[in-house]
Amino acid sequence: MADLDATDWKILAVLQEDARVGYRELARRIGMSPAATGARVRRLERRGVITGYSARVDPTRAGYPITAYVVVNTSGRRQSLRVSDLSIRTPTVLEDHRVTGTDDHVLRVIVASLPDLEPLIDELNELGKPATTLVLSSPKSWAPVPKPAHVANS
Amino acid sequence: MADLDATDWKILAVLQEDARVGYRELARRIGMSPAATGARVRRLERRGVITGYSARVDPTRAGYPITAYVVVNTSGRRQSLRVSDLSIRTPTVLEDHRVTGTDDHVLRVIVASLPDLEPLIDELNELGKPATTLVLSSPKSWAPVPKPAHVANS
DNA sequence: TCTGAAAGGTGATAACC
DNA sequence: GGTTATCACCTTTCAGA
Repeated sequence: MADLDATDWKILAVLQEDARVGYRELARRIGMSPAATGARVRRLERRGVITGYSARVDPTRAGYPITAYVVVNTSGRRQSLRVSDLSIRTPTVLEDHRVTGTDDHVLRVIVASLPDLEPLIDELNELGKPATTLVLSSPKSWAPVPKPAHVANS
Repeated sequence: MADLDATDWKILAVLQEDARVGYRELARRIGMSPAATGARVRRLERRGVITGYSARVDPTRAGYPITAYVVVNTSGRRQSLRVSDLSIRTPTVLEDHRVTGTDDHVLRVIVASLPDLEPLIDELNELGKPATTLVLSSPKSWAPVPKPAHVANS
């Protein structure tokens, strides 16, 4: 919610693809001076548009060949909050979203093997009705947040 | 699948939290020399454990306040492949996973407003039965791939 | 808000353990 | 694989527009 201009989106495009580029190179790619570029980046960080920088890790190559989505159907606010707590406490739960519909939580989980899912399912079973879906492959596993069409191209 | 040691996991922990740290600082945090640290990082990249570096962008602050999961129930390989193609072609579809169960695709989509979802749903309707779930909030929106328990702590 | 130049910090490499 | 030393280059800052 930030009124980003075309230059901001160029910076976001580059930094989402390669967060380790130097300011000199980043500045060259967006057609501005390094100093002004640095100031823009700091502004994007301060406004909370950029929340951090991460190495993208391939879970499979890091020893977690299995990704699963676990949806949970809880009955009431109390259990829902406990699902959130459990998600936050469990390192292999990489995401937890509260959603509309019959199920109220969607968890993305990575594990080294299927048996490793059991303890989590057992815990979730005490808070609601969990249902597990395994990821077979990911035609698109990641993409940058794109520039909206209504922002000029400059 | 790479047989990562405790030092590799320290590097992954730091780079997943802050991909822009310099080698000097990274080396200091893991207790090794900058040169050896750089060599480790390059090895992790070459082996495909680290697939890249990204700025983490908050979709809401970037103008996409709505995140949705769209599951698609297609009938057959042909349509499934066309869903993959559509996902890859559509910038606001950030992820597409083929999954087990009744539905065979799970898409994560961001949009500026609900009407912006319509064109995608329309296209998916020609390939299968889409069902949309909206994200209300994300108790855990991101987490690093964690060091497995069986790797020594060093 | 951007540019340009000075000063201190950083990344890649080589020689050696 | 690891370290230390080196040098060229890059990031940051600040004055000026």
